[in-house]
Amino acid sequence: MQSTTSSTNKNYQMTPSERDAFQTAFMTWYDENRRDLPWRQNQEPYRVWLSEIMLQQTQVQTVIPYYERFLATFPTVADLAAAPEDLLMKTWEGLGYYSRARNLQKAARQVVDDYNGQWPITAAELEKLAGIGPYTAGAIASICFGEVVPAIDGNAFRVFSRLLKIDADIANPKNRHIFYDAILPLIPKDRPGDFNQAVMDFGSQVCTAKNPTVGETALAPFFRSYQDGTLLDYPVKTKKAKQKPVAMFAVVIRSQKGLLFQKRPSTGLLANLSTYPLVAAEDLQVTDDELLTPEEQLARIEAYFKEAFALELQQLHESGLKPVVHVFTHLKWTITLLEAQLAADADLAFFPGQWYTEAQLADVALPTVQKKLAARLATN
DNA sequence: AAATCGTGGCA
DNA sequence: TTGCCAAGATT
Repeated sequence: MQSTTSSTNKNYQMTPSERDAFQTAFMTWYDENRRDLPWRQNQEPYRVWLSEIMLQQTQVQTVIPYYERFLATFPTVADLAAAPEDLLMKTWEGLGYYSRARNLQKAARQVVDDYNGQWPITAAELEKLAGIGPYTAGAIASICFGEVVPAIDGNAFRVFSRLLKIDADIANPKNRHIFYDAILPLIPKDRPGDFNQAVMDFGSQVCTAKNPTVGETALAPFFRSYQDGTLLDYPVKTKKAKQKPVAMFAVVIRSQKGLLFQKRPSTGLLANLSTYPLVAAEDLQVTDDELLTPEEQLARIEAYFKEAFALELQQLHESGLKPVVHVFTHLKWTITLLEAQLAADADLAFFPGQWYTEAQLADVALPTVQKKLAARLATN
């Protein structure tokens, strides 16, 4: 059959002799350069799984302290399954992508309840657990159970696109199978886990996004893009949209019981984490074509909190602090800090949210953006 | 299937 | 400062 699509029927294979030479050189490089990481002490699935979840879209040096703390707090999958959610989220605080933490506990309960505490050993079965997708399933199955299956992450996309000159757009999930088919025959059947970890180490230490040093290694002859000077043309990846700017207001409300916090909804951005009361300017119907004076805007915000939240506020005013800017994957918040005085007869129990003293906050999971707000306030 | 979901580092 | 990247999964 003739195909008109560009990248699905290109030759990304190696000859058997080239493949054998590549495998030998690649595994030798790994044996001489492998990193000593906390989750490589042994191949217990609980430890490997935890590391793989934490490492999703997160750099190694960021993960290490979280990994140690998490393991100390929840030593076994049964401990994690039985953990209170507040402690779980507090332990994950600051690491980001917080649904990972909740999925972690869901999967722990699946292992305990559905699998009688025995981890499934194939990638296909592992992928049925919450938070485990194709990459993580391949990583655990190969590292812990010796299954010959690729673990295709950002490193694998970069390494193999450059090795074999694969020009399929890695941002398109439909192209994943092209990499899967190209990588599978390259995996040494006796060392699949080491091979996948070698890809990660080589990708993060040598075949890097910027300033790659492939040419300084014994792998250089195998990299087709290096041989013709096109290394940096790979991987091919379409660009992501820019972060949407969002104007926010945070209101600092003090009482003798501490500061007022609100727990965010259980779904969506920063789910279940606590922040000062926040409102988006958009929700005040402050639009570009509706020009308000600062006084009018303040009045809108005050009215919003009084009506929607029934707060007994007096004298909402600007803090005079520089706005806090916080960038998410797809949003850019610019947060203006406001302060409010309570009415003399305000009923604290009536406020929506929780009053926390500084000591009480030690047990409350706060997102980094909230820590930035508190830090800005402390500069007074 | 494109959008959503955090944070820190770096040129 | 801005944009991109870093061991992706979910809906």
